[in-house]
Amino acid sequence: MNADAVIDRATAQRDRILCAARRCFIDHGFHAASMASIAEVADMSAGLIYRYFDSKNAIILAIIERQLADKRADIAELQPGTDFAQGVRDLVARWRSGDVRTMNPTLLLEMSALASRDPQIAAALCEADRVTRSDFATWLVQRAASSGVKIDADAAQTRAFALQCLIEGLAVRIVREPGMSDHMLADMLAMNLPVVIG
Amino acid sequence: MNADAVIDRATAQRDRILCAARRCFIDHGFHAASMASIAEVADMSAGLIYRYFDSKNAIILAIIERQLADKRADIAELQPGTDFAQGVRDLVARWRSGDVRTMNPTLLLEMSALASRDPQIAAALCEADRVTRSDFATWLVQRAASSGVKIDADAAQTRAFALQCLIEGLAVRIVREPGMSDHMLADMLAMNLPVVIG
Amino acid sequence: MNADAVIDRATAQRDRILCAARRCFIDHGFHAASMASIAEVADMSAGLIYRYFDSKNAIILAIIERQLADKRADIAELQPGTDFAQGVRDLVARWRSGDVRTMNPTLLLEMSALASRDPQIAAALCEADRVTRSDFATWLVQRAASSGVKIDADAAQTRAFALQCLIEGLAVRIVREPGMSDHMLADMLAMNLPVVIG
Amino acid sequence: MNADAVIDRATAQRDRILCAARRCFIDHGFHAASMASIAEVADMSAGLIYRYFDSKNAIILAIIERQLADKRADIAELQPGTDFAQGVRDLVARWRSGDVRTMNPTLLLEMSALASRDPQIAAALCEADRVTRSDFATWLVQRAASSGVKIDADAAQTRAFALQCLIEGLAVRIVREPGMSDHMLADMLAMNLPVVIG
DNA sequence: AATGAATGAGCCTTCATTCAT
DNA sequence: TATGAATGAAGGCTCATTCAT
Repeated sequence: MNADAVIDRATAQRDRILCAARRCFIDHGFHAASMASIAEVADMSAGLIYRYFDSKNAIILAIIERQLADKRADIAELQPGTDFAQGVRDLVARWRSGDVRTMNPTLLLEMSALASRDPQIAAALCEADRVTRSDFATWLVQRAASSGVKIDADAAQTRAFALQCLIEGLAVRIVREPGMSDHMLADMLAMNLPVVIG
Repeated sequence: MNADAVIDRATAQRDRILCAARRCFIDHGFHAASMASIAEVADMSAGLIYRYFDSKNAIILAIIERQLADKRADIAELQPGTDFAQGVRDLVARWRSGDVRTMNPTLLLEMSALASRDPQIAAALCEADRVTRSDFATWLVQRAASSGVKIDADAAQTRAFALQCLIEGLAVRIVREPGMSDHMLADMLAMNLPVVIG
Repeated sequence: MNADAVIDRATAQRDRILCAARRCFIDHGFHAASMASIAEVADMSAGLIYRYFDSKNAIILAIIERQLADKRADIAELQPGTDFAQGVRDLVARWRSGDVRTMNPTLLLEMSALASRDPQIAAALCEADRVTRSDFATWLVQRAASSGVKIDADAAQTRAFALQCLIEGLAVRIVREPGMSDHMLADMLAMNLPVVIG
Repeated sequence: MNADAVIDRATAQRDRILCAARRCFIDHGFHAASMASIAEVADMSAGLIYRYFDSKNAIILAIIERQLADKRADIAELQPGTDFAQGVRDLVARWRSGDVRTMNPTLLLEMSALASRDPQIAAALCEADRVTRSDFATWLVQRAASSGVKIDADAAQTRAFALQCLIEGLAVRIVREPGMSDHMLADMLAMNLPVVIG
C-alpha cells in the first residue's frame, strides 16, 4: 500500500461522497438532504463522511467549487468554430437527461439561492461568474479577431453577460417546465443567439 | 360581529402570516425558516398559525399561489404603449430594493427548485407559466395589431418564452451578482429586448 | 391563569430540571450525564428542557450559581455563638446522608475540576470563593469583637482560607473514604478547628 | 530481539500512552479526552493503543494505580528531619508549575469524583489512602521517637488524616483559585501545620 | 380566538472500538 | 508491530405539530 494508493483511496472516497451528496441535494435540496441519506447513497456509514469533510457545509462548498472548475474547463475547450445554437441545445439536452457531468439546473437554482444567505458561497459564486464571463468575453474577442473583426472589450463583456442570462434563464425554464417543446426552444435560440454571440 | 367581519378577520390573519412567512423564507429559505420565526414576525403564537394553515407546506403553497396571481395581474395591466426596456430596468430596481410587492428573486429560485421535487408545486408553476406566457403573447399580438402589424400566434409564444428566459436569467444574475453594474445591465437589455419584443 | 401562575410554573419547571440535573451529575458526572437522562429523571421530554435552559452548559452554570447562593445564605445565618466543631460534623453528616439542600461533595469536586477548563466556570467559582471567604472573615472579626477581642483583617482572611481548605479537604476525604470513622473525624476537628477559628 | 527487549518495548509503549493520557485527562477531563487525542499526543495510531490497553477505562485505572504507587514511594523517601511547611509549599509550587512527576490537582479531583461511581476505583483509592495514611503515621511515630518523644498510634493516625485533609483541601483551593497569593498560603500553613505535624 | 407548554422524531456530529492490511 | 479506515451507537439540540387552557 504505497502513498499513491492512499491518495487514490482518499480521492475516490471524497468523490463517492460528493456524487452521493449531489444526488441528494438535487433530490431533496441542501437542507432537506440529511447526512444519513448521503451516507446511504454513498454506501458508507454517516460517521465516515467526517473523515473526508469537516461538515455538511464543507460538502456544499466542495460541490460548488467542483462545478465552477468544470464550467471553466468547458469554456477553455471552446473552439472558434463552435455552433453555439447547437451547443446550447445540447446543454439543455444534457440537463434533461440528468447527465452527471453537467451542472444540474436545480442545483444551480439552489446554490444561487444559498448565495443570498451565506457570504462565503456568495463570494465564491460572484467571483466565479466574473471569471467565466471574462473567459468567455476573451473567447468572443479572439474568435472575432480570427475573422478579421475587432470587438470592443466592453461590448464583449456585455455579450458574455447576456449569454449568462440566457443560459440561466433557460435553466429556470427547464426546471419549471421540463416538458417544454424542443421546437419552441430551438426557435427562441434562433431568435436570440445571433444578437448575443453574432 | 357579523359574518363579514369574521371573514375579514380570518383573511387579515392569513395575510399577516403569509407576509411574515415570505419575509422568513426570503431571509432563511423554506427549510431553514422555522414556524417559530414566522410566528414571531407575524406577532402571534406559533400554535395560532395552525388555525389558518394546515402545515408549513400549506403556507409555502399559498405563497406560491399568491405570487402567481400577482404576476397575472401585472400582465393584465400592461398598456400597449409600455416602454419595455424601462419596465424591465424598473423591475430589476425593485428586486434590488427588496420591494415587498414584487416577486423576490431569491424566492423565485427557491420556488423553482422546489418544483423539481413536489409534483403539486411543479404542476402549479408549469400551468401558471403557460398561462402568463399566453397572456403576454396575446398582449404582443394585440399591440402589434394596434400598430397595423400582424404577428403569428406561434411567433408571439416564442417571443413570450424568450422574455421569460430573459427575466428569469436576470433574476439569477441579480441574486448571484447583486453589485452588477447598471451600465452593463442597460446595455444588455438594449441589445436583447428589441429582438424579443420588437 | 394569571402572570404569577405562569412565573410559578416556569420556576417550578426550572427547579425540576435543576434537581434532576444535580442528581444525574452526581451519579454520572457532567459529561456522562445525558440530556436524555436528565429529562427522564425530570419526567419530561428532552426537548422541553431547552425551553428553560439554553444548553447543557447553562444548566451546569445554573447549578453552580444556586450552590453559591445557598452557601452565602448559610454563612449569613451564622450565629456568634455557633459551635463550629459540631457544625462541621453536622455538615459531614449531611454529606453522607445525601441531603439535597447541601452541596454534594462529589459535585464539589467535579465543579472544581471543570473550573480548570472552562473560564466562565472558573471565574464564577473564583469570585464566589473570594466572596464567601470575605463573608466568613467578617463574621470572624465581628464575633471576636463581641468578645472584646480585636482581630486583624488579614489574619481573619487567613483563618477563613484555612477553613475553606479544611472543609474542602474533608469533602475529598468523604468521597474517597465514605466509611471514615466518626471518631477519627471528631478527633481531627478537635485538633484543627481551635487554631482556625479560635 | 530477545525477550527482555520485547518487554522493554511493551513497557515503553505503555508508558508513552499513559503519559499522553495523563496530559489529555488533565487538559480535557476523563470523558472529554478522546482516544484520538491521546493517540496524537502519544504519537501513535489510535488502534495501536488497544494492543496495550483493553479500553479507555483500563487506561484510567492504570493512571490511578501509577499515581498511588508514586505517592507511596514519596512517603517512603521521607527523611526524619524534613521541613514540612517547606515541603508543602514546594508541593503547591509543583502543582502550579504543572510538574509532570507530581500528582496533578485537577486529576486528583477527577479521580476522586470517579470513585463515587466506580466501585473498583473507589476500592483502590480507599485502600491506597489507608495505606499511605498508615505509612505516614508510622513515619510520624518514628520521627518523634528519634527525638525521644512517644506518640500514641491513634494520635498519629489522626494527624496523618489531618494532613491528608489539609493537602487535598489545598489542591481544591489551587484549582479553584490558581492566583491565590503565596503570602496567604504561607501564613495558613504556618498556622495549621504545627498542630498537625508538630 | 389565542396561547405557549409539551412532545417526539430527526438532524448533525463525535467517538470508542474493531479489523483488514 | 502498526496503521487508519470503517462502523454504530449515542449525544446535544431543533422544530413542526398538538392540545389543554
